[in-house]
Amino acid sequence: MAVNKKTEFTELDQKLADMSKAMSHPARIAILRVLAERNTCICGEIVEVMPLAQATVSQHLKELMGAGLIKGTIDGKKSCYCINWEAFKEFNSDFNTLFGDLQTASSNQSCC
Amino acid sequence: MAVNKKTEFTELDQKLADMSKAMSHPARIAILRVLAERNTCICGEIVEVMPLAQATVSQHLKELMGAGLIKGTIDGKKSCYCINWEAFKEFNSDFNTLFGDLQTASSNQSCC
DNA sequence: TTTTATTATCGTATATTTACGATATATAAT
DNA sequence: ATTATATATCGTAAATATACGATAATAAAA
Repeated sequence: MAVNKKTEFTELDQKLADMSKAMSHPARIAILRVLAERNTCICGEIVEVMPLAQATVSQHLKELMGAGLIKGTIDGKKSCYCINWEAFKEFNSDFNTLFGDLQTASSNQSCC
Repeated sequence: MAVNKKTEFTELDQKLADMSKAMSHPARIAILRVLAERNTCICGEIVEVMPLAQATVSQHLKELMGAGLIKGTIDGKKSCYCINWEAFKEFNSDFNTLFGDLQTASSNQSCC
């Protein structure tokens, strides 16, 4: 049991699900807000603002990296993260396409 | 350890995260597509189309219900599900607002 | 070179998710 | 009334996610 069946769905739906998963924790959305607010990329400043331990923030950053939503470079003693706008816009567009698909597929009326 | 810290974030970010979580499995996105495709609400037909057991599909439907993205009524022997368009449009709009917030907060340029 | 500061990773505990078979429940059909 | 069908729920196993302290790794500062 508990075998992974995710690969049995379309590439697009897997991609949408992966992006959604990256956004499925409020800490990660908050991190994106912090990254967007400051044009200069910070890192340790995120930890200060978050109600989470440094290790946990690092783990969330890693997930956002894995999904491609942020980029990072190690810059001396500090490391620098920022939003990957290309990936982000693609995500936004894929999502709006999904909404569009769903709405045009149906008559946009609920039957129950 | 592993205490739930999700409530320490803003209501909006929690809401966005919850909606994202509902969309974070390709099976659930596929279910939404099926529901949108057929104007008449089905249920067992979903199971036929999915590479998952009936119990698992039922579980995914419950999650979509919990997030408010779909509505359901028990209609005799069968039960009837359909997309909750009001909630869905709100989700779409909240998401686009987030994208907008992030983009206007920054100069929309990555520094790394 | 030693110390200090920043961040990543490891180990670990706990919580949650995913998946299914078995079973309960409830209606329709016979 | 009995049988068949549809769906939800229970129990459970395995996988993932969340969270943190401790520690490693790395570079700047002293």
